[in-house]
This record gives sequence, C-alpha cells and structure tokens, in this order.
Amino acid sequence: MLSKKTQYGLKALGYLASKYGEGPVLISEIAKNKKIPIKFLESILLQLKNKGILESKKGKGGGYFLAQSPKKTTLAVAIRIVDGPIAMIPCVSKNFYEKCKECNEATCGLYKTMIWTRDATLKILEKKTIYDLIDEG
Amino acid sequence: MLSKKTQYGLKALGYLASKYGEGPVLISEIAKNKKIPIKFLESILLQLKNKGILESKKGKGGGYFLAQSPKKTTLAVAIRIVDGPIAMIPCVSKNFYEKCKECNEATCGLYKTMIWTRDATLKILEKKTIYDLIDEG
DNA sequence: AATTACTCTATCAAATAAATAGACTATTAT
DNA sequence: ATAATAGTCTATTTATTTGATAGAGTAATT
Repeated sequence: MLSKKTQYGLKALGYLASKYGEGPVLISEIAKNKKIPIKFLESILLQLKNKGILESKKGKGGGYFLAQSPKKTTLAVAIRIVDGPIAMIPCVSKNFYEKCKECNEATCGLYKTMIWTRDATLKILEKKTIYDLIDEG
Repeated sequence: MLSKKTQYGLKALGYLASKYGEGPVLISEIAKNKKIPIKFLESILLQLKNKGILESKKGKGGGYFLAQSPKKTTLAVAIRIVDGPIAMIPCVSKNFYEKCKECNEATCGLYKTMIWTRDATLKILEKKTIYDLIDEG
C-alpha cells in the first residue's frame, strides 16, 4: 500500500494540476481543499520541490506550482519520490535495487514473477501523469 | 514493498512446495535452509496454517506441509494472508476495501488508475502459484 | 514416561509513519 | 524602510508497524 503521505502527495499534485497556469497556490489552500494536515503537507511539497517536480515562490502572492505541464510528470516519478520503490521486493527494483543476500536471481522462483508484476505496474504508472489526477466534475 | 515477513513466508512456502508429498517438514529445517529467524518463522507458518494454506503435525515426525497441491494456492492468496492488501490504496482493494473519506470514486482522478494497476498486478498474482516459487537448480 | 515438535501468549526493541511546533528567511506591497 | 505574507528548515513527539525473542503449554510418538 502507498503510505498516507504518498496519497496526500498525489492529491496535492492533482490539485496543483487543476490550477496549472494560474500562478502559485497557497499550501493552506491545498490543505483545506484536500483535507491534509498543513504542516505535514508542507514537508511533502518541499520534498517534491527538491526533486524538481514543483517550484515555489515566497512572500505575498507566493505558493507552489508545477515545474512543468502536468502531462510531463508521470505517476511513477511522483510515487518514487514520496513512497520509494514501486517494486514488491528490493531485488527487482529499478531505482532502489538491492541484491538478495541468500538467493540467486537466475534460479530464484520468486524473481521472475516479481519482475513481471513490476513491469505490469510500471507500464501503467509510467504512462499516467499528474494530469490524470485531476478530479472530474 | 512486501514486508520482510511476507518475503520470509513466500520463501518458506516455496521450500514446502519443493518438499510436497514427502511428509511434514520441520520448522527448523525451513529456517536453516532459507535463513529465516526460527521464532519469527513459527509465527508466519502458524498464520498460514490458520488461514488454511498449511497443515501441521505435532510430535516426533511432525512439522508443516502444504494443505493442498502447490499449484492450487495462488500467490495473491498467500500474500494477502501475510501482507494484507495488494492494492495501492484502500478504496480499490478487493479484500480490504475501505471507502475514501474525502473523495468521490466516480470523479476521483486517482481511482481509475489504481484500479487498473491493481488488476494488472492481480492478473499475474492470481495465476502464479506456490509451485512457481520452487527454486530451479 | 520421556522426547519431540508444534502452539500460544507475552513482550521488546527498532524503524517508520504521521503529525505538530516554532524560529527563520525571502518576497511583496505600502 | 517596514510590516505582512508565505515558504523553509529544524526539532520533537506520538502512534503504528515491523522484526525478533523467550518461555510455558499441549499433542503425538516411541
């Protein structure tokens, strides 16, 4: 399961996507609309900014906004920033790979299945973008 | 990511699958072969037994064994027992469903994508079985 | 009756997740 | 300038989950 933090992050990104092109959005506005604890949201947005997905502006009229068009950032990228690995086990992770101590990837029964699962998931999450997070209606 | 507990559980199931039909296997044998802390493994096997995947026999010549042929138990079932939900968010979980408090499933931007991801994952995990966990070589 | 091996309960420490508080800094507007 | 605004940074706190351990109890076999 995605952590609550990640779910908050995706909600916030969806909100910012819906406001794209309208200038900076207040943290407090996002927090209020998406029912996210404001201080917790602060740290999430900062993290997304440090990884280049978001930009911010300080002072009056400031706030957060997407660094680029919402269709340019995939869900895979966003999820990895807040949640970490997408794969189910470390030895099949592309971005957070760790070798299994006590098993051989060539013969491990679990390995192949986990590779397939990862690929099936990534096929979706690398195609879908923040734009797809915008609520309808 | 799957918890370490779940990874241990799958390793153990793979080992039991490889010994299927040969009678009860000692916890200590599984622990030794798969490098799993024995007391931790005990609780995992017990959990799997209580959910019907495993059976056990006490006393001399006792141990654990698969309740049915290794091809009969899917990875989806095994993972749900030890790890819980397979879905990425509670509102798209089949077995551990929880309604989102502050969003409408009909209009939520995240909902559809998470449904697809879940289905893509389940398509694999409901086809693959404990038999596929047996190490080659 | 003794040994074996699973069962059950309890507990514990470490790590992670979730949330909160407050001082600090940059920007804007007056 | 300076006051107000709004993001930044550091620290702390609490709750939950994860991972692991200990020991008494119970069932089955020899």
